[in-house]
Amino acid sequence: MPTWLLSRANARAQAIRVDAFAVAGSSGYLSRLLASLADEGAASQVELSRRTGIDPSDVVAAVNELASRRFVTRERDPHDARRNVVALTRAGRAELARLDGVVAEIQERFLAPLNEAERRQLVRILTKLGGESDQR
Amino acid sequence: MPTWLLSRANARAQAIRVDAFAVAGSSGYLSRLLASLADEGAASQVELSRRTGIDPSDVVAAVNELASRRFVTRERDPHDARRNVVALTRAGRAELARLDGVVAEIQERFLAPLNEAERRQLVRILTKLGGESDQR
DNA sequence: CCAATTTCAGGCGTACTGAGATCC
DNA sequence: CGGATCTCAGTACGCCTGAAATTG
Repeated sequence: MPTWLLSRANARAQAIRVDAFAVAGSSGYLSRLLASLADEGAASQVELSRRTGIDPSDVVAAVNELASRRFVTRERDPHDARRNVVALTRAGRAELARLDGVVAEIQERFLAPLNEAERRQLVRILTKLGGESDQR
Repeated sequence: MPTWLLSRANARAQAIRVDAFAVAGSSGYLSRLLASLADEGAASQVELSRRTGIDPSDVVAAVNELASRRFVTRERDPHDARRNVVALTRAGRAELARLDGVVAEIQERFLAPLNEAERRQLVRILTKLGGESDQR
């Protein structure tokens, strides 16, 4: 199986994603971070990196963006001054709710060619394939 | 299904691919172009773009690279001076044979977590998903 | 005139590396 | 001291846009 099959599918996904997020004034990184904060609570940046698979150095820029839009707060961890504690604001929660619709639309557009059984298979297989996420 | 599952799997594939191709002194674009030339013969750049799904403007740089290494020749099409005819050289054929091993290794490393049935499912599903390839 | 092809300059998103500063 | 965390600068790849030049 040619690996570029994956690239192609991913390219299509990215085209749809970038397009939809651009209209919504957001991005995949921002959406993933907001979702993680909502689902699993406030966390340090390294923890967010572990949860989302986003590289720690990229978390910096994304949190900058989120903080400048008041979607999250970033404060020194009183228990460990090396860490920042990133937490959702109310506006962040609202933004996430808004993005949920965008994400659903993206997925529907992307998965349109597949029936239910195929979608389940895809999720199962991709989970196996993306598994490790062993960052540096 | 979260679309970033695809991103993650693709990221892992790309990591493996970039690594293996770096060792071999090549890249995905170069390999795909060489394979297309071997499988379907010499062609114009626009035709190569159509075959491989690589953007025409990126084909330019990739063919530059291939030509500078003497893996392909690039000549004016006598029947249509707008077109370049890109053709494999003997060295290009040898390079492709060398890269075949690299590609096989990449695929094996990437697909390692999957059994045979899953690999077939994946190919089928990705083919459906990557389908269109409707460039600009 | 319009259309097709090649070429260039540049941008975006995702992902990573290497290094420095700070703190435990 | 070693180790963890954050930050920044820079690299790379894949994909794309816009525009110019040439030719049909």
